[in-house]
Amino acid sequence: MTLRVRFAPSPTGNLHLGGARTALFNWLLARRHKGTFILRIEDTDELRSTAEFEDSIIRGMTWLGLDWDEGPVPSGVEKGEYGPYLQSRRADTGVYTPFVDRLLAEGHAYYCYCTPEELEEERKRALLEKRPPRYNGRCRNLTEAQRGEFEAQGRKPVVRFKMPTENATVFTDPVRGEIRFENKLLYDFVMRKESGYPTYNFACVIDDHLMKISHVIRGDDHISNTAHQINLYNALKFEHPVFIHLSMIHGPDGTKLSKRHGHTGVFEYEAEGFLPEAMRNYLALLGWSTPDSQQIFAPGELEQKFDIAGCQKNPAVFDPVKLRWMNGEYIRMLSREDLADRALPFLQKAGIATGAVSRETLVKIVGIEQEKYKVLTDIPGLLDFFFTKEVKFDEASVGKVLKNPAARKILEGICGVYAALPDFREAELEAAARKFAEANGLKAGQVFHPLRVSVSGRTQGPTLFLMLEYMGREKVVERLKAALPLCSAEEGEKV
RNA sequence: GCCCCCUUCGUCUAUCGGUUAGGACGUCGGCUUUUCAAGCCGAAAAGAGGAGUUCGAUUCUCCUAGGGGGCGCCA
Repeated sequence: MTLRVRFAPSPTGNLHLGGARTALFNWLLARRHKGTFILRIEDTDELRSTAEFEDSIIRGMTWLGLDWDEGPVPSGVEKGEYGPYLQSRRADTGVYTPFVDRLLAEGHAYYCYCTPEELEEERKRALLEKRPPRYNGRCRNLTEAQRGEFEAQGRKPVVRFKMPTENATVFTDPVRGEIRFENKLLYDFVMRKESGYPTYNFACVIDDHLMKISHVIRGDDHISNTAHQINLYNALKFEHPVFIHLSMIHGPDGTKLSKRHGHTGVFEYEAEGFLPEAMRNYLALLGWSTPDSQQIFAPGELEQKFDIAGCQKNPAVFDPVKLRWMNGEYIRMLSREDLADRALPFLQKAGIATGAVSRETLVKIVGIEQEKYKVLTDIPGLLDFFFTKEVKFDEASVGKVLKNPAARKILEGICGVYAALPDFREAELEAAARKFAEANGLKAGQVFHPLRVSVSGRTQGPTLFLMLEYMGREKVVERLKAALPLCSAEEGEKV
């Protein structure tokens, strides 16, 4: 038997972290076992589903690199032999009808004429009386006459599944072990809405069966649905897949991750400059680990090492600080060329005129601060002075370094040295600066610091002489001259 | 209210009856250093509580507490 798994989001929102993690675990398991990963869109919520969200989910998964073997593709044409992969389209083409009819005919389902208002009222009353607020089965045994009466009133029924009232529904979740629900505590759920559309619990079962899904990996908010669904499988005489429930991802406050905690979709992480491979690595470690707690995985390694046995049953708190650390690790592993390519859109978005330099130079400049980036959006702010016409001076840096009494003479001197330096390269630049310092009885740092502030506007930045080399003689000399007016008027005793 | 799930450093986690309870992020200290990072070295930091079972429990069982989820013509 080949392993077939699916990710089945409903397009009622963007792809969020929890969904992405569920998709990732499904994908990982499929890749690990050379199985099939299916994307199925569960858009049976006619009110809230939108094509935009469907698109957003597809884009999010594509960005994360979670490719699917069957399902909708951006071009609009599906791939796979078990389609359609949109439940609305499946409903429209009558996929679910024979199963509803069969269940009705075999006495496993019945028509219910209760209106939403009546049900809501009943729910409220139950809650008030501290009873379980679930459907009480009042339409279970309607007579023909009663049905006729409702029909005559023009009421349109839903179809409910008749749950067994005795015994228990028991299943084994590979990560949690045996889970048991007393059947009398479950209720007759709606299979088909008044509109004729299937509900989640129904469509999900039919589709998982028809698509030959072998393992259902989903959030543990579905555990009670699983109990309902297993009874449906039993009534239909279908074998049910293995159910694996992942714990939720929580925010720092311990509740389910949501908009309240900041980001609503993975696209925001993309926009912030996280790398998809870092995202995958981090998400994989939220609820899964290897026996040696490995943190960073080489390309392809996650797909080799992932296994259900390593999955955790307790919820995990999402830690943006660790994510940033991990992203930094991945950025450091990038080749300079790759890094420059990924940085480019972020530089452009920040309004930096990258066109002014060649790609070769861009690669060098972006690479000079590679170990400092945590996210790609850090890059523009750390490199802007390479590209601007004039230096934007940080006041504190000017005050601390350029206002030093000796600064003016030092800058004038080093400017002269650099203007005449034959090779404007890192090693030569440093040697010349050290020689200049020594000749004037200065400590190296006394020369280096004003130099740095003059050309970059601040005290912190890339390694000094490589920065000068990449900037080029013309710009450096020009900037040293331009910095002179900022220096204090008084002269130092020396120089 | 009822049902289900969960409980090891602040956080992610290892351990599958016997360990100085290990690793990672973060924090703190040191080294390195032209700045900031990065890197390296080191430190502090954990088995929710209570009963059992056992020669021995973080590990198995039960109870309590705490947290989460579900109880929709939402998924």
